[in-house]
This record gives sequence, C-alpha cells and structure tokens, in this order.
Amino acid sequence: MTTPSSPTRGRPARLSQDRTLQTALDLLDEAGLDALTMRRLADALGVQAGALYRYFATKQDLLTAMAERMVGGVADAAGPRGDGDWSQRVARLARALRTALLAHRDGARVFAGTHSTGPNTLGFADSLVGVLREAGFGDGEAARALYSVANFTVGHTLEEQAALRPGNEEPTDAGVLHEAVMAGTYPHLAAALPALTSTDFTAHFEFGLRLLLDGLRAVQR
Amino acid sequence: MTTPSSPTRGRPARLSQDRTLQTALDLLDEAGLDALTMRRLADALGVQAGALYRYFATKQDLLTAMAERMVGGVADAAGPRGDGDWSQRVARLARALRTALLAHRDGARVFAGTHSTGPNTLGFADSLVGVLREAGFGDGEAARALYSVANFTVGHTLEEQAALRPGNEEPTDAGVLHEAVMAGTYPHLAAALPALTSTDFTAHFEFGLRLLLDGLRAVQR
DNA sequence: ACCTGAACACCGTTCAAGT
DNA sequence: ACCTGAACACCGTTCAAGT
Repeated sequence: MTTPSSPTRGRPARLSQDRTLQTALDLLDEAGLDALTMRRLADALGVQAGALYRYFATKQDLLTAMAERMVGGVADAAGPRGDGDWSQRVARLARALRTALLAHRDGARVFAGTHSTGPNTLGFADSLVGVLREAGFGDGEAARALYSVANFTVGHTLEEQAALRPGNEEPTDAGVLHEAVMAGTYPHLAAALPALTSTDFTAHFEFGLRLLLDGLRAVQR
Repeated sequence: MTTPSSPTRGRPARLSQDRTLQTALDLLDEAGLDALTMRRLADALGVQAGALYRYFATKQDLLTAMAERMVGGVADAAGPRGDGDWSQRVARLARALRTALLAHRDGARVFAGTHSTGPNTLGFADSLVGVLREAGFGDGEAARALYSVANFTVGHTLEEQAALRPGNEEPTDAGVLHEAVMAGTYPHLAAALPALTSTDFTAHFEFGLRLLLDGLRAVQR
C-alpha cells in the first residue's frame, strides 16, 4: 500500500504500482480472474513473483486497486445539476457502473470481491447520494437508495458475466432449463421460458432499474 | 455428479454424497469459504482428498450442491395461494432467500459463485414467477421481476456478509469513511454518514425490497 | 467397489542475498 | 533501493495400486 520511496536511488525500478495495475487489468481481460495469479502477472511484467509485494502487500490489495481503477469516471455520469431530473441522473449512474464492470472480463466478480475506499468508489457513492439529497430525499433514504441501486447493479452484472462465461454462445443452462421444465414440474417457468432464457441482459437490467426508480418515486411522494 | 452405483458390493462405503455435503456445510460454517479445501474436508471425513472425487467430479460441483441444499424450503415461503396478496408473497420469498443465505457463513458467496439447476433453486424461481403470473403479470414481466428480486437479494446479502466478515464488530470501513469524509471531499456522504454506516442490514434490505415491490405495482397498473 | 499413496502442476507469501 | 532465488506451506486433481 505504501509507495517504495521518493528519491531515485539505486536502480531505476522496472516496476511501479501503475504499471503493475495496468498489466494486471490486461491479464484479467485476456485470461480471466481465475488465471490472474501473482506468478503469471510477474511473468507478464518480466519479473519474479516476490517483487510484486514491494508494491502491493497482498493480492487482495491489488484486486482492490483494480476495482477502484475500473470505476474511474463513473461518478461523472450523473452530469451537472439540472442535466435531467433526479431519476434520469441516478439511472445514468447505475448504467455507468454496469458498463464499467462489463468493460473488464470478470469485472463484477473483482468489484464484488473487494471493498475499495478510493476516490472513484467514494465519488460514485457521493454523487448518487448527492443527486437524491438535492432532489429532496432525506439522508437516510438517499443512503439506502445507494445501497439498493449498487447492490442490484452488482448482483445483476455478476449474473450477466457468469451467464456468458466460457465459450457459451447460449447461456449454459438454457438446455438444462428446457429439460427440467418440459418434465412437467415448474409450470410457471415453462410459461416464462422465453423471457427467462433471453440473453438481452440490458433489458433485464433496465427493468430492475425502472422498478427501483419507480419505487423511489413512490417513497418521495 | 453420478452416484457410484446401486448394489452394496465390496466395502460398505464410509463416504456418501449426503455425508460429504453435510460435513462440507459444517466446515463452511466453522472455517469459512476460503478454508473450505478438498483436503480439509477429506480430513473432517477421515479420508484422503482423492476419495472425494468419487462423489463430486470437481470442487465446483460440490459447491453447487451446497448452494442447492442451502435454499431448501425457500420456495415454500410463498405460502398457499390466497395467503396474502402477491406483493406479500414475493416479499416472503425474498426474505426467505436472504435468511437461507445468512444461515451459513459465506452463504451468499457460495450461492453467487455457483449456478444450481436443482429442484430447490428451480422451485424458488417457479414459485416467484407463479405468484406474479397468478396476480396477472405477463410472463416476461414475471421473469424479469424474478431476476430483479433475486439479483438484488444476492447482491445485498453478499455485501451484508462481507461487512461482518472477520471479527469486525463495526463494518470495516466505518473508520475509513469517517476519515475520508471529514477531509471535506464527499459532502453528501458526510451528511448521510449515520445511515451509511448503520449495521441494520434488515432495514437496508427491506428498503430495497419495498422499492422493487412498489415499482412492480406501478408496472401492473 | 471404495479408498490410499503418491504424484503433477500449480498457488500466495516471505526473506536472505545479490547488484 | 530494487529485484532474484529459493523456500514454506499449501492448493485441485489424477490414477495406479491395494483391500
């Protein structure tokens, strides 16, 4: 967590927090979270695994820094005050978070598995809470709305990235669902099967987001 | 995934899928997901690690079976038709899912990391979709509502169990939040800090659930 | 049929020693 | 100051061999 030092004494340092972070994100995109090991990362950096621990105390710290970097700029999606009403601004924040997580392979898994308190993460939270407070929501309501929107978004994106994981064109369980459902059990799943196996994840996400925003409108009233 | 065979030939079998599963859930509760290794589980069963692979082809399969077992009985929370209106019945299903995940250490992480197509998981889905279809929702709406409620519930419980993880009485970042927020950045987080650092996770969950249900009411109209 | 023993190919992390 | 080399204490998984 601590930068090695300030003056350029000794050798010029082939490594740095920034280069390590960038390479880690590249390796994540190429190989996925399960293949992102300290040894492989060190390899990609042309260094031995032990050297990484001068820049990140643990692998968890590295993953946390990756999550923090992933959500850079997401807070800006709220736009300036007056650019749309509160519900449009919250919707933009939620969509920007989902998009940021989708931008990296296993992005949601990395984000959900860490707990960043960096400026990008806190900035997103402050932005969303700010939009709601300025719209007249109470402090407690704004805080709880943040959790609702963030937890839904992360939960959704986790599922979305899991469904498209290996080389599966179709979500893995479309076939399993068909089988199980056609046996006669689960009549309601059978009826809703087209929507359940739809790969239009944006539509699923927008539906849930709309529920939350409509619900917030009802709270405000 | 395949049961070793039917007739009791040879030795009487110290292991079984059921005993392995039960011991795995006990070990999960005692030691947590990170300490749940095939070797430790084998130890708890008085057996060598390799022996487990006669009952579960991979560790993933074991985790999937654990997730499936965790949500046993959750579908019943809907109650019989007529026991409350649709929104109460959906609320009971969501609460039962959260409770089932909270019942095991790292329960949400196990559930989120797997993709069961067993009767408990499918039964829950069928139950929730059924409640909504019987209430007059369209098949597509019912399916998307299932995803919204399930993703929110899993996302919330993931956060809830992460916040209370090690021996932290207080959520880990209450201190970090205080510091970051008092520096003057994040004015909105500062104002909402009491609610943000509240450990009343049931209140947070109920707030989000209410948003979804109010939103569904608006869709129905 | 069921399990052991031993191996294979890895992990995250630490730390004396080199440069 | 920065990195190497080598070790420590593990992993999931496979499979011939025993009983």
